[in-house]
Amino acid sequence: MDWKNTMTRLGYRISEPRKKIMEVLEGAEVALSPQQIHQQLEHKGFDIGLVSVYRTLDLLTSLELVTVVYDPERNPGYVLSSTGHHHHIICQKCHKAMEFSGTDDIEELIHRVEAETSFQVRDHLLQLFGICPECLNTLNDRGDK
Amino acid sequence: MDWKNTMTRLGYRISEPRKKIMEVLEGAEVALSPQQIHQQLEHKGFDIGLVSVYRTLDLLTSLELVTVVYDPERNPGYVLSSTGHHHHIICQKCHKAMEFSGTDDIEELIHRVEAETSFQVRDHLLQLFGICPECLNTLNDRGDK
DNA sequence: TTCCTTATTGAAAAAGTTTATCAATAAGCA
DNA sequence: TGCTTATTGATAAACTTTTTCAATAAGGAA
Repeated sequence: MDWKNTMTRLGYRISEPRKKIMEVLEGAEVALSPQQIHQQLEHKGFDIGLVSVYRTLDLLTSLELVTVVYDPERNPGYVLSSTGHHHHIICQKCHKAMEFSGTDDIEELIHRVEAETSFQVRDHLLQLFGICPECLNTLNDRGDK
Repeated sequence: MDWKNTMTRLGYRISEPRKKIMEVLEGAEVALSPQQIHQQLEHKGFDIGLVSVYRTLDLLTSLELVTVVYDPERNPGYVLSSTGHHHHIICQKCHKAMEFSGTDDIEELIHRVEAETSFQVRDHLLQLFGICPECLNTLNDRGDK
């Protein structure tokens, strides 16, 4: 419900397409590509242009309401960003994306790298990849590695 | 010189296009997109198909001889990966990419996240963004922020 | 509520990126 | 030097993203 306040406060309108797209993102635990979002909207009977999906995602990303997730085997995906930290762990099997906290841990690393490289660090991208608990279970059941 | 050994050992051939592409990567301190690499080759008078650039980069990446770098404002870029760690810090001004060491630091974080999320972590993507020393200088000279 | 302004959308097209196919070429071993 | 086959280049297709602009609708003002 909060994204509406944010957008209104900044002078953006709460349009029907934007609402629908946010609903999809809110219902997803996987990072979705623009195409995937568009398809889900179609299935639900909402005829929203793919172009609007792109535009809306760009806007939401710039407002930090959603976060881009990079999955080497897929197209860039978009997930809702909850407040504060913006790190995700992504399942390599089912591609589920889950947030984890951990800004503190990186501070130390950042300071060290700043000392080492003389860069002034302003942002960072941290993602973990692995197998989620559910997929671990199905793997074990089947005896796969 | 070492990438040749690696490729030969694995049964890949050292072709002219591959040599030229590696030369470009070795001479770059910025992460380059396939298109940029292709253009540099053209300027140098080497008529290598863009398709081959894609194929070669895919191969080099799979062999971990080069690393993909994500820059939110650009297309994915490719940089030579030196041995061991594969993390980069990227200048938001000139887009220079520099490696930094730091696999150890993340171990702790990974263990914590594994405990928190029950994921089995298998890989990670860590990149820092900031301003490189050279760009910091020019910024200071100009009095920009 | 109704009207008005203008941000937002949709459609169509263009631009750009990546992948697939296959005959021609050349790398590297015998 | 010749042979085998991985690799390349050209072409085309598939796919993704951006641009443009008239039509629509969000939301403040009356």
